[in-house]
Amino acid sequence: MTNREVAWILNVMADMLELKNDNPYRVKAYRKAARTVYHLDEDLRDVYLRNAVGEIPGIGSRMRDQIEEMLETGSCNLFAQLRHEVPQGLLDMLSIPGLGHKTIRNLYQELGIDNLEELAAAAEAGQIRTVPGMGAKTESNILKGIDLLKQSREKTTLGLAAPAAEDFSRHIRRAPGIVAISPVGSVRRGKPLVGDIDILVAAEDFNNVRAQVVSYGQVQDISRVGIDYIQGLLQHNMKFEVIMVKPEDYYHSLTWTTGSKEFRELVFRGRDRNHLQGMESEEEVFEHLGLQYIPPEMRENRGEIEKARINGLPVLLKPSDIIGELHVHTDWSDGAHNLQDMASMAQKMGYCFLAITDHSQSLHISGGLSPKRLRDQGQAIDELNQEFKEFTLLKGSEVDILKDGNLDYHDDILQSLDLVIASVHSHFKLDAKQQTARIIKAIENPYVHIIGHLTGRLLNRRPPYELYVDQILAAAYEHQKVLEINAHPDRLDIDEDIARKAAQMGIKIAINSDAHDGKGLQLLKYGIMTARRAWLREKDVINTWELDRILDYFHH
DNA sequence: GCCGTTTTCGGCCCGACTGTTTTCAGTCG
Repeated sequence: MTNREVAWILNVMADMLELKNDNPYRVKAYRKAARTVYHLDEDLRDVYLRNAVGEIPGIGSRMRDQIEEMLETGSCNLFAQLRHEVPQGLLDMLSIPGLGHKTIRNLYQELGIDNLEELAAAAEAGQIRTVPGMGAKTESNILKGIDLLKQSREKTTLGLAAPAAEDFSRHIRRAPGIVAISPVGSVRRGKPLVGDIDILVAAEDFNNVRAQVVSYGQVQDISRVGIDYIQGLLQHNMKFEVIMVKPEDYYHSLTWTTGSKEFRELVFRGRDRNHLQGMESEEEVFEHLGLQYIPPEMRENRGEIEKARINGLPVLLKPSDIIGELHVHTDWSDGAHNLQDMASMAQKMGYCFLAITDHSQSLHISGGLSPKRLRDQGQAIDELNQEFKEFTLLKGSEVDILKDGNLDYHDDILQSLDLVIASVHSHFKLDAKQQTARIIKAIENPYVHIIGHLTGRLLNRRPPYELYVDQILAAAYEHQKVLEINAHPDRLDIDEDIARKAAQMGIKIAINSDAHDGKGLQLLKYGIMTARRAWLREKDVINTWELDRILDYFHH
């Protein structure tokens, strides 16, 4: 059992206990243990072998016994017992925004509703409003929530789909006679939401490939098998298709299957793909198509084909251009790891600098720093910096933009920092005019350097807030403020459209992982893909600049 | 459930919004 799987079970146990109206602090203990296990650097199995599971903070003797039971048997007694007592449908209902454990238990007791279908039917029939404390508004929110849930089941975030595609590819590659393999489709193009995972395989003998695909442990279902393809379902409801071609057909098929559909139809229009057999690379395919090589992230028919005809594509930002990172959290607020850990992880990534930007005081729930703690943290950073060679930790803050557009620290505190990211974490439902004015006020503050996750969207969970983006871009340009591409795969905010527009105006972009633990730094790659989808070049992105130049830009 | 130790019991980040009420419970971040 992996750490993730243990964490998942602990979380489900917390949900089930909560639905049973168990002691809220017991529930909290399970959630905390889940979070700790999830962020743990070491494999739990190794901790277990050292007999040290009970030494993990937040894990006492009872939690330890259950985790050890999971590692030994794949489950635990309490989990099995709760599964028996709490219908799965109640857990499904928890993912509807606005429905918590109390409401769900109430609906279960009053109306006997224990799954989403019954819930939807009851809402449509106007039965929900007969329950005390619930009205027409709740009914319509439930229907909206179920709709959103259905939509989110259609597509998976890139952060889940891309690693799944890579793991699956690694498994298939082990079959004998595989000549080449690659994830293709929207995963390869770096789209934030992925409908299905496509994998292209080149081999002489397709039988081996088929057998290898079917043997993969994550495959839940095989829905169709053709001469040269297999379709089915992976865990987490992810659809997949494995496409098999002969080795001589690999590279033109790579271009074909990477898409997008519109792109490929235009590029291959009037072409016989048989004439493209035997190529040695995708570059060669493009050459034969009479085009400059177009990177996968650009293949959306948004002007790239025309540019490629005249050899006029921009040179896109590459992962290796990135030399530092400007937005991470530590255990001073809601991060899992301490300053040293985050610094050494950044050094391992080859970075020259890392900005520590914990939450500000208003964000109580996330352990926001009081002015004093912020000062103390600054001192700790100064001390650490003494030890580093050719690496610098920056003193920063992700400061809350308050409802009225004021910031959560006084200007003199902000002024003392190397870097200030201003972000919205509350009052998501202001109207567009108020929300825009609020953010523009933050942009106008001379001590703010970057605006974090501008639109606040959470993919598959929450739409962006109402905003007049053009007005904000104009203000950001006027005040020379940097916009963040938040690289967390649940956000990817700002999106490629806003980023492209911003860069065209001359607004600089920071790609930030918003990491809450060491591993989180690696999520930057999704932000880089978004930047490439936005046609950003090295010079548009400040993570590629020398530190002096960045600080100069901030404090000009 | 966990934790600490002047307490092995009694605490355990909390403030704001939403929808339902007419003073508040539930949810969320």
